[in-house]
Amino acid sequence: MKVIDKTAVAQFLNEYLSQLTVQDIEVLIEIPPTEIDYTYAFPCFRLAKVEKKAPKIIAKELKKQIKLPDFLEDIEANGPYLNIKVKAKYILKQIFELNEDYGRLRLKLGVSDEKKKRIVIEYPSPNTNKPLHFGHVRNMLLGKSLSNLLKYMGHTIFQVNLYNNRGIHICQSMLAYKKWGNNEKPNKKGDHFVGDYYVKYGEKLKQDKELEKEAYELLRLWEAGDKATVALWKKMNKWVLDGFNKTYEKLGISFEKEYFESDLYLKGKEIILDGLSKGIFEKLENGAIIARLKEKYNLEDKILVRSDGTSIYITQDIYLAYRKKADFDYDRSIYVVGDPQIQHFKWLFAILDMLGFEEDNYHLSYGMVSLPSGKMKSREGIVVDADDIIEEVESLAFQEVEKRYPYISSIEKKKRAEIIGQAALKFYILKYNPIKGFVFKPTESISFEGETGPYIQYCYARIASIIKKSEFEISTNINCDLLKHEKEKFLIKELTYLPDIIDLSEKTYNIHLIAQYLLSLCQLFNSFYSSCQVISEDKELERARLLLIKCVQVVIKIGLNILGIETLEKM
RNA sequence: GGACUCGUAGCCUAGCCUGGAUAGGGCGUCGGACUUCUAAUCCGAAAGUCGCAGGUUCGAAUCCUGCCGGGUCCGCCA
Repeated sequence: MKVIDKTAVAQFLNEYLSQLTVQDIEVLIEIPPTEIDYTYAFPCFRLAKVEKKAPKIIAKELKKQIKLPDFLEDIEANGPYLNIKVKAKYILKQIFELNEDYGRLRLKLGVSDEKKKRIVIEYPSPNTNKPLHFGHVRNMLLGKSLSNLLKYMGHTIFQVNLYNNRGIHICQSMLAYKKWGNNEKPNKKGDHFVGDYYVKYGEKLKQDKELEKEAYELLRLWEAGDKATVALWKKMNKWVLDGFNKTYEKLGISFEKEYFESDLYLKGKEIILDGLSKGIFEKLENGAIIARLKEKYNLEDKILVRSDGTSIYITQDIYLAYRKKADFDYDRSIYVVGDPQIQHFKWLFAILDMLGFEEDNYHLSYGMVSLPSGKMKSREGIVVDADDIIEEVESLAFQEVEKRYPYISSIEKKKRAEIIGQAALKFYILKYNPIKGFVFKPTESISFEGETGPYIQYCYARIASIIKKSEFEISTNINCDLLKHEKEKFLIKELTYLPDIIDLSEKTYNIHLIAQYLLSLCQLFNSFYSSCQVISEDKELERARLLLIKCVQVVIKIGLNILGIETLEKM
């Protein structure tokens, strides 16, 4: 099967534009505005400079010169643009036959020369003293969908999690439980139970500043390996992790490996000392070890070991980088961590570089989630809780399902509500550019109408319903010329772009491109739906339209799969 | 003081990497469309100095510089 995509078009044009490389052409190729019934456009401005001719003339000459290959239907010179139309038959056939592989057709058809990588993705790396909140949800959905995308594109993915399970904040929850917990077992999800004591600590601290000292004393005991303290720490950590695991399961997340700060926080010092002995780092007069980063990296200098000989947080991340390399022999290591830690990762990568650890590290940062009232504050309990929001959105979805289908079984209602609710939540988060901050407005944020997950699912279900109703088997043996309605042409055109979108998304880690693409596609589908009847007296037309909508369905499925959203046959 | 980032209709947002055809959507507002494949839908209308000012360019929301405004970071905390 011949691959038909932007690259194929660029390769074809290259036969006539030998002064440019295929890659140059591919970068130049753009998508014409909606109302122009051509698949791709090649703007001739750049060429005009070299050729010293008007772009219009160049377009015209190209049009004259080019002999249409089998996969192209037409080309036109439209002002300074050379517009190119791919044959619908090829697009639809390609989608129908490749099915779920359509988004990775180059990989599937073995024409990609790109080397596939082993990639470690670390997320969401929570603290183990409180439940996950909306910020973690953003993190988890980004990490998960990026993993899905990279896996889809043939990379080997290792998802890992680093638990920040020690330190003063952990001891604060422990202290509050010790004082006011009456040794009780959790009467709710473990992470929530422990989180309540973290909030309690915050409350009590306002009246009694001595608590701070007591928490530090507990930390000292923990570090000294005091039996009772360590036992309490283990017990409470387990509660929290049990709670987290339920949330992960709910969101479909699992990890190849979980790292614990308690196992790592003392490590890394050897690496630093080794670096010191090699003259990579410097020892200050007071004994602290420092990395000089100003000149080479334009960063502030960073202390790596304190004057008292103890390690800094960053040393464990240095150690962990080596550890991950040993564990997974990765080609690339991605950290999904919020933008407040940009500086931390600049330091980390610079220091690793100094050490000669020349690996491909990448910090995928994203904007923080805040509330209309400002930042979320875990210690004051001012947060949007992850479990709560999941439950709320599913319960809202349940009401919507019930409103429409009061007669179906409650098990079926619940199943649909779960899938639809999660789609609403996931899509709501993933449709935005991750770089931007996110203000969560509880009352108006989660919707099922407009640019939402359910909107996409709805298209899928509508298509399923038509396919079920039609008496025909779907086949590529149709007359594509019958698909000449404006809405059909728009739809076919949009279907062409999925592989390009996925490539770009893979290259830039911009998952939202996929969500945005699905919205465009579904808007076109719904518009088509309202003006074109599929089931028809005209059987040839019905068969043609059936293939078209099947292809839309295939593409929706690919996109939603990457976003971690399920589809429904009925909704 | 230094570094990063965002600024697009009342609100939210895509497009910015790689400059190119009339700046796309959604929410909300107003007006229409369900005896026809699912109205979680569709069609139409009003709503924009793309923060401001320069520059580069045949061409700037997009690139560069400066400024203004929001957010973040700059610890021998994690």
